[in-house]
Amino acid sequence: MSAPRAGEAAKQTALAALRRAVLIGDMAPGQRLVEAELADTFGVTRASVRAALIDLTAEGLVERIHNRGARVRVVSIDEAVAITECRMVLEGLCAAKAAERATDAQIDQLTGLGQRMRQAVADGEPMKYSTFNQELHRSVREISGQFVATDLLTRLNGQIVRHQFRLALRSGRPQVSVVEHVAIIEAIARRDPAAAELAARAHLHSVIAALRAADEDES
Amino acid sequence: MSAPRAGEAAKQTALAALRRAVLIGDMAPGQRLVEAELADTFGVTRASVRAALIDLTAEGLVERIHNRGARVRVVSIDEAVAITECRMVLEGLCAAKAAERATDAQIDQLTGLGQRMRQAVADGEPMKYSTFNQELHRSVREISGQFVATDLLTRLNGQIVRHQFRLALRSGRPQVSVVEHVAIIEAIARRDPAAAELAARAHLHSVIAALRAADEDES
DNA sequence: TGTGGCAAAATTGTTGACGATTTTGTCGAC
DNA sequence: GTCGACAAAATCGTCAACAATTTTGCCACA
Repeated sequence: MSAPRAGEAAKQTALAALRRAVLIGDMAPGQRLVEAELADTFGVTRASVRAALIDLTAEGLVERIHNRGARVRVVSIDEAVAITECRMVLEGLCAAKAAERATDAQIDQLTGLGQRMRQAVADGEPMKYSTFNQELHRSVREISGQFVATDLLTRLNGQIVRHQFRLALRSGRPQVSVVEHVAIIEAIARRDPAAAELAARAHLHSVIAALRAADEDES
Repeated sequence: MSAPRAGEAAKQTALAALRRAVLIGDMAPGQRLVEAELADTFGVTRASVRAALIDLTAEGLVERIHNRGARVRVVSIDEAVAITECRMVLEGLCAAKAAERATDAQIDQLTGLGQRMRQAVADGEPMKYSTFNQELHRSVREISGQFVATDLLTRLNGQIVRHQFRLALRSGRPQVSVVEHVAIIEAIARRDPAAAELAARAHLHSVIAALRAADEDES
């Protein structure tokens, strides 16, 4: 049995492992996160886990109550909608800036991604489509060069990744979504900022509607 | 000499005091924030100061480097512009929602605030105008009921409060700004979400231009 | 059977000291 | 006088133990 690693690297290890566990869904929403337990699991000291939990709290992934420990934060549908409304305007901003700044090579890359998304939908592979989906959103943010907006979006995305995931698996949803994604890509390829922003906002507007609909169905 | 207060309340004290000091400008940008020194100043333990510094780092007000301590974060003009671009779309969102949700009483309140802003400009009182300015932005966010956007905006605002302050004191700036503010108020009073969003964005667009211009002049 | 309260266990929060790292100051060689 | 190396001081990061709090288990009692 190796002694728990400690210090600088240990905290980073714990943070990465915990973030991954929460995002992947290994930890159910609302589950208690006991410091000693996690320290044992990851092979680090309790102090490292504690620091990691504090960081994750700032990211909005976990919730800490005084003297009652940390638990995986649950985001209600209403919160998810509010978050997506913010994503809507921020991704609109990024899309517009991306349309202004994209190089030819970047446009080619986006177009190729669009093709693969269409293919994935045609083949009925929602998991693969979901991956391309996230890659597209990330690419647009990267091309936009809007670091502040990118930071905010990364944080917001983490909080609702579970909802997004559930959405991608709903039948019929990819068929709707892919059209909207292609519209964003084409607007950027045309280097039309206003159209790109509108397309991005229209897409996320559709996501909001889908979120609400999914909630109706499943509750 | 009283012993340093410790524990939960102490951390809150330190956090509030530190945040205030950074925002007010008591601590110059780039200034080193020595934990022991601050602990002594505020009459709390070093652990409390430490926790407060970690929180402020998450808020983007302070920068921490491993084994080198914390310093007041300096935001460059480029960063301030990027931040204001995000504010632009987020405040646009809030303005639109506010136009949808505002009660008659709230509209009256906004209108009154607009009057006082005009008065302050006419009287040549930039400090008073600046206060009303912040109050207006806060009111719109509150009326919008967009808690997520409000959180993001509060954080972003803290990071550039110094730049905003500098801007308010420039001659001629209030005269331009007050017109834009009144336009936002009137759009909300008309309950016209689209117009409110456009007015808010136009205002922050003007702020961005002024930021860049102020940088040109002063450098 | 259900309920209230008390004690034990589990869990988190805090402290003070110690170790590691960076910065500053000094001295001597060139 | 300038530069580099070395030592001393300052400062932050980490830990292990202790204190405070909450939760759980249990039993008497109505």
